[in-house]
Amino acid sequence: MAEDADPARRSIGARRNPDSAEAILQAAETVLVEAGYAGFSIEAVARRARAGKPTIYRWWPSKAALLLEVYQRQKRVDVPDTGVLEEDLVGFLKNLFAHWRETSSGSVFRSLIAEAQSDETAAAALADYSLGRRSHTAQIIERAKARGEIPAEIDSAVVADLIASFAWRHLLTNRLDEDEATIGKAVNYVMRGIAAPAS
Amino acid sequence: MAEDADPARRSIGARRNPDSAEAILQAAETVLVEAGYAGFSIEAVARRARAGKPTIYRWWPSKAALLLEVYQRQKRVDVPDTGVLEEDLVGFLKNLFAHWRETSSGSVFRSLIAEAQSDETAAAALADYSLGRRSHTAQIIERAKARGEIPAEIDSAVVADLIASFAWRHLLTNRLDEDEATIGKAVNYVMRGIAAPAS
Amino acid sequence: MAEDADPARRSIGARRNPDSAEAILQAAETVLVEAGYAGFSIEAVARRARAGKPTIYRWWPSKAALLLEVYQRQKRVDVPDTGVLEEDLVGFLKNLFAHWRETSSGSVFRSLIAEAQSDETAAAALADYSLGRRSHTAQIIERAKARGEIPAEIDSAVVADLIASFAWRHLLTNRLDEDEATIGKAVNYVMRGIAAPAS
Amino acid sequence: MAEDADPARRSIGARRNPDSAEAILQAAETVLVEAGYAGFSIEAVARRARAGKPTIYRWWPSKAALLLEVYQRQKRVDVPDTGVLEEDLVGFLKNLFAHWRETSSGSVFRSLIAEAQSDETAAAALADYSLGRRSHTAQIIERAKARGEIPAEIDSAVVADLIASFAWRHLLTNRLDEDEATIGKAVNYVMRGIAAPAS
DNA sequence: TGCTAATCGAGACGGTACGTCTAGTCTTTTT
DNA sequence: AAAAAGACTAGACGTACCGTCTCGATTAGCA
Repeated sequence: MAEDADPARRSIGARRNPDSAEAILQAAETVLVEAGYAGFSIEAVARRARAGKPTIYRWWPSKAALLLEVYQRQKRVDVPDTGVLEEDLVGFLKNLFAHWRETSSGSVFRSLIAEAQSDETAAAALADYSLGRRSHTAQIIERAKARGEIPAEIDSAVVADLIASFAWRHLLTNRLDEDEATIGKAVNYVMRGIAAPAS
Repeated sequence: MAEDADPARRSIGARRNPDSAEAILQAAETVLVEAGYAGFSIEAVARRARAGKPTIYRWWPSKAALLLEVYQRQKRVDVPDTGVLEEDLVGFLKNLFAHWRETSSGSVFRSLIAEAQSDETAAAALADYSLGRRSHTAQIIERAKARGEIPAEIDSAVVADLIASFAWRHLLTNRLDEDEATIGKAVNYVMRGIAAPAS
Repeated sequence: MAEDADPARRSIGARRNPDSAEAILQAAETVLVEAGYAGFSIEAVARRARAGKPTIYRWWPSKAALLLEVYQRQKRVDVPDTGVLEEDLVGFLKNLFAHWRETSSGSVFRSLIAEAQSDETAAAALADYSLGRRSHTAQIIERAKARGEIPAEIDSAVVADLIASFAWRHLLTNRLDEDEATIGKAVNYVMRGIAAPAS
Repeated sequence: MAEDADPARRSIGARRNPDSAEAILQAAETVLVEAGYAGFSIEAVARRARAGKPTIYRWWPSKAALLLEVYQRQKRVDVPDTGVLEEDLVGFLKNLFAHWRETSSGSVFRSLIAEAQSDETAAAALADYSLGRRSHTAQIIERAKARGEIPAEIDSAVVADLIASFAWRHLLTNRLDEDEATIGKAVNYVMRGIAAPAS
């Protein structure tokens, strides 16, 4: 609605031009979707956004920073609150997988993780972000504690870690279309354990 | 024994020179350890191995193939057999983390996963490899089933997935030095479940 | 007196601020001396002068214009009047070389000539300036004509051209420290000719 | 006749491809002629020659080196040998001006001189080249000495310098179309001197 | 005296070029 | 016949300037 026409964005004075920022983020997402992480380069984003490379580098010091902001712009995943922890967790994972599958966020987040393996700042940014998300997921578990559904001694960070790890690995190995039963099993094992009940 | 002498390896005629192959794999590992995945390039490996790039491309069609072979050359991690599943799993994770931490395999495997995010063949190779490893891990669980330690209905693939996911995520986010207690908790939650026992 | 204080020059209303102009010219000269023509950029001058780039572009439409004004601000070189043409010319060249060597004018003029090779306006400005200087130099010769030292038919413009060319080439090839004897010879050849006197 | 078709030059093995070198030199000349020194960039030459930038940088470390080689490929200027020094010098200058005017060498040499004002290596290369040319020009004068046309004490380097300087300045100030009479005068002044003959 | 217009420093903008690095491919030479 | 080695085109990297633009503050001169 804003960056419509040819007249080409100019500077709007000695401050950041939000139209340019928007165009760049939009272009980054488009490039990622169309060409994948392999084809994702600052150069390509600049071309697509009709922006100068220095404009990108001015505001995003690294590929990682750009990826992260693109990812964070995506609508968040709904965290259900059914009153039953097991259903909450299954719902969360189903929503997350669907979100990753159906929007570009899957590609973006995969790229971000990949980038973090070679770029120190990306790793830091990802660690930061993950910490935030984990505590967010942990809240589902804390609610269950408050309801008395699970013992207070349970370390909700570790549980959140198990759940998130399961999601990451499915993302990284192209298994986001795993059937619902598998997700159910995984959550069930975490909830009920796999050991035979003591006789 | 040959690849360090100055007289430079020559062709040994119309067949693969095993010294070259060895030198290349060795160089790949060294480069990865010294410069990380960021500094890992075919160019750098060729330089270090005193080999031509085409020699590398002839035998390993992609960076991923090279990484995979380097990874597979590493000594496998021990899978303990204590007779108690929980101890087996904790031991396995502890061994794996130590192996990743203390040898170059950590870097190598991280790189392989990263590569798989942009390279189709790497993804395929990784999927293949993971499948093999997962069934391997699943055997620990099958043993427990055989012992009657856990019910036969348990889907050992899913359990193996949960365990491996936990390991991957720690590798990918630089948390291989996580304390033992956390590993214990994670395994315990999978074994016993987090839900309060029905009164 | 104003441009060194921190409070930073502001506009002084709807007219050119002489302090800014002065600061810019001063900065241009400093940059040229310190970094040479290679390091001479509008950006660098603006930085050094604590001025905005548009302020420079407003008053000097091109790098050449700025260079020219910087050059013209320099004190002119003395033209001796000894009553003997040969001594005048030698003195003139010696003074010019010394001036170019010991002040920034050498760098400035070199830069101006270089700039004129790619910039049309610079070429025009330089041509204009050269014309003025040449007629100035020609006056030395005209004086000699008036004294009857040389024939009236001598084309003083061509002589001035020969002398100036000699100076330019020494400037452009870093030979300003040429010994006095060489200058003497050059002038002598122009004065007396190199041909053997008809016997 | 060599780099004819589209099939695009490839490597011809582990040694310099003369077709590429030729295409690059050709492209450099074309770019200079079409866009002038202002538009002369390694980037543009690479584009025009369908060559990679590194290929250019591999063989020519600087813009200056490329310019110099382009200049030296041009057919040399004929040095007449009429048996009369004055005619030789006039002929040489006329030929040189025509050569500069009618081929691209004028642009190329101007650019080289300009480049030398900001690039140290260009300056060195130019100095080197000039030295060679000067001694070459000095030979005309030495021949005249041998004929007894001019005294043996004449410093032919200085005379060559005067002549070359005159040529350079005309090149640098776009005065290559100077009429023949002016050239004649200049040479005549150097030959016969401007001073009135001692009565 | 209050409005208008031009000026100032500042810095962002879209671009182009820099010189370096790597990707993969090609060809000659060597064994 | 195939290994080795270096050259090749192609294009991305991150940086420096280019010349233009817009801002907000500032002041002089006209009304």
